[in-house]
Amino acid sequence: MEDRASPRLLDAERRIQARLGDRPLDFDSMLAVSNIYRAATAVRRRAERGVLWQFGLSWGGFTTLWVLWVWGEMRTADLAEECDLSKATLTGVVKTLEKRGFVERRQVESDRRRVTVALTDAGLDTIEQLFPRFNLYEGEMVRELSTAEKHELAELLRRVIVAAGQT
Amino acid sequence: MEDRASPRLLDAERRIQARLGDRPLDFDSMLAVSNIYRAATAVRRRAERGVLWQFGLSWGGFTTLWVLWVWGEMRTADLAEECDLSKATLTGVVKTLEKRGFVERRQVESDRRRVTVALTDAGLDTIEQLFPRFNLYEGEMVRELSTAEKHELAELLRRVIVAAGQT
DNA sequence: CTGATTCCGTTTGGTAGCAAACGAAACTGG
DNA sequence: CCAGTTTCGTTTGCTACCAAACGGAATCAG
Repeated sequence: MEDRASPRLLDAERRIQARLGDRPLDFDSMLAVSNIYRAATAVRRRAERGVLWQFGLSWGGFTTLWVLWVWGEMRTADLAEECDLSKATLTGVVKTLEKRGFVERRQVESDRRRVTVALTDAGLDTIEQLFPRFNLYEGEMVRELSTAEKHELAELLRRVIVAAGQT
Repeated sequence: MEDRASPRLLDAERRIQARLGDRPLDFDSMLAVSNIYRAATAVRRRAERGVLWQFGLSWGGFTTLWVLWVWGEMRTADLAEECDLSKATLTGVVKTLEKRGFVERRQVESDRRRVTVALTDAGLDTIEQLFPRFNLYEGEMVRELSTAEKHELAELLRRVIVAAGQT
């Protein structure tokens, strides 16, 4: 039998409850949500300090390259949406990727407000080398989970994403 | 039976596999990891645009206030660790919180290199009003999960945190 | 003592992230 | 046509985040 609630956590729960007095505390939800955030931070840091660092890429930069690789040349707005970034942020990320020579901007002839972003040859080369390694890292980070548990985790999170996404 | 793999996902998987050729693809791990990150972003955004915005706080600012509330006055280094931030980042966050009047820095007499951070009365007041509301938000974000599922989610994530945390 | 080392928090220099404002371009109703 | 509106991506101004370098303070070796 595993130690599911560490003394530390119990202590924290007691302290919070003490601060709250009679007011209710939804500890289960608190723990689930805070672990989501902690896990995301841990996963991102590990990737950035490992594979991504070797290629001079941030998490956001990698995501952008990956999306372009899978879906091909895209309009800025769609790319932002797919990368889960604001368009303002994407402008900056693309600027950095341009500096590194991984992507290029292209004016759309038919509508001069629009711009598309596409991988350069160097960018294509990079993501093709990088992704398999990144995927190995992903595997390592969930190595303690069985296949069924990975599915379960992904599914539970999917439901959180939907619930949290509804403004 | 539920639709576990949307056509969109299958399409993405096919596209990735096409790009990879014969090289292996660990799709289950990929999905689990990317959902962790997506969920964290969604959860953070919802909280920042809802409760936290009303109190002029970022996620990091809230976390810092919360830790100080639960554990009391702390040394900078310990606070950074507990908030899962680098000490450099914490310097900035504390600076912002100071500007807002929520915390104060205190010189340690016995060791003048050290500094502790503590809640001000305004900070205490704020976190006592804020936390119960924040906790309600947390509940909403995992409202689609049963209690058992929340435990399951927290536990699966805990294992990811440990695995990813090992350099 | 004292010179070297270690320990602390801050500073520096960089990327990432957002909302809101902006300017140019395209569209629309009259 | 053309004035008003909508639709783009970018800019602006801010906070957050990190690693590495820094400088003062404590500690340790001799």
